Amino acid sequence: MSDLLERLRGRGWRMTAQRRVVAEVLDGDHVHLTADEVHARAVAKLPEISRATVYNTLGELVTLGEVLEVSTDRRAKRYDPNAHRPHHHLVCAQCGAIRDVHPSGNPLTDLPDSERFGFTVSGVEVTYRGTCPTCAAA
Amino acid sequence: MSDLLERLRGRGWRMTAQRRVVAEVLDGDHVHLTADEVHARAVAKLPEISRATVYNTLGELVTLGEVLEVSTDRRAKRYDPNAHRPHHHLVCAQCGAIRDVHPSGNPLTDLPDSERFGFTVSGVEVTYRGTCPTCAAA
DNA sequence: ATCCTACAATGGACATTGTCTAAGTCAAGC
DNA sequence: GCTTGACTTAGACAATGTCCATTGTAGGAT
Repeated sequence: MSDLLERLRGRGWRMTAQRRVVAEVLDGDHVHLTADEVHARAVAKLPEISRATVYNTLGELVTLGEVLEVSTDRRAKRYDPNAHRPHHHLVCAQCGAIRDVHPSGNPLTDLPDSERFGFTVSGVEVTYRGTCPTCAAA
Repeated sequence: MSDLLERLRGRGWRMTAQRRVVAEVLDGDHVHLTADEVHARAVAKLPEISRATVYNTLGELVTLGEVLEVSTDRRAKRYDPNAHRPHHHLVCAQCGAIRDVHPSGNPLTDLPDSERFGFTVSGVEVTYRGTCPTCAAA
């Protein structure tokens, strides 16, 4: 993720302690934090960071294409730093655990013209739902 | 949708004016109303219906499997009465218009075992994103 | 190194969406 | 036509997210 900071700086992003902390919190694989979780972890590193700043920064990272918004449940949006490797999500219906998955095939090609209603289709999100091993054992 | 009312009555659902109105509002194809929109249309037919009742009734219809919850944007949940014909959604990124679509192929079979992480996968939601003809023309 | 200034952060009010509760109301069976 | 338990209501509350006026500061200019 450290290259993220470099990329952003190269795009003229003004670097602040708050932004750095938010970017650090988002580092990793299978990371899907809500804005509030990001805020909580950011506060641990930088106690005076405000909620608004976390929301603003997350929004900017999404706009810049460095982070994806995911809403697997219908509560808070989650933020996925793995934006450069297209993937979909597998969600446990019971505990909410999320894994990144890479299906074979391309769902875009599965949508015939007759089902496009004149739309220009540019993307697709796929969410698989099921039960994770831990919840299945319990 | 009138058979819906019959089905529900057969399941021991107590029939009230409020529930009837909510069911009527949800009738149709390509209907994807938010709870508030349902409430607004219900009020037009039955002015004293309360917000809580609309939420309760929608929740019950979802539990009974007669209506699906859809969250295509990250704002309010939408309610799709077309629960008995499996389908996915195509959403305009600009105006939010939603169409029901029926892709060929089954995305479930596109998820290899190696990408299931031990989960028991039971379902999948697909959301196509693009631009509708109206917005493309503007 | 210091100053300037535009951009960023802050905190708190506000908005939206959804849930809960206590009290009143009514559908359906007797 | 009663009774009863399920349904409805209004409004308080909760969770998530947005906005705005003020204060602070990163980074270029001097």
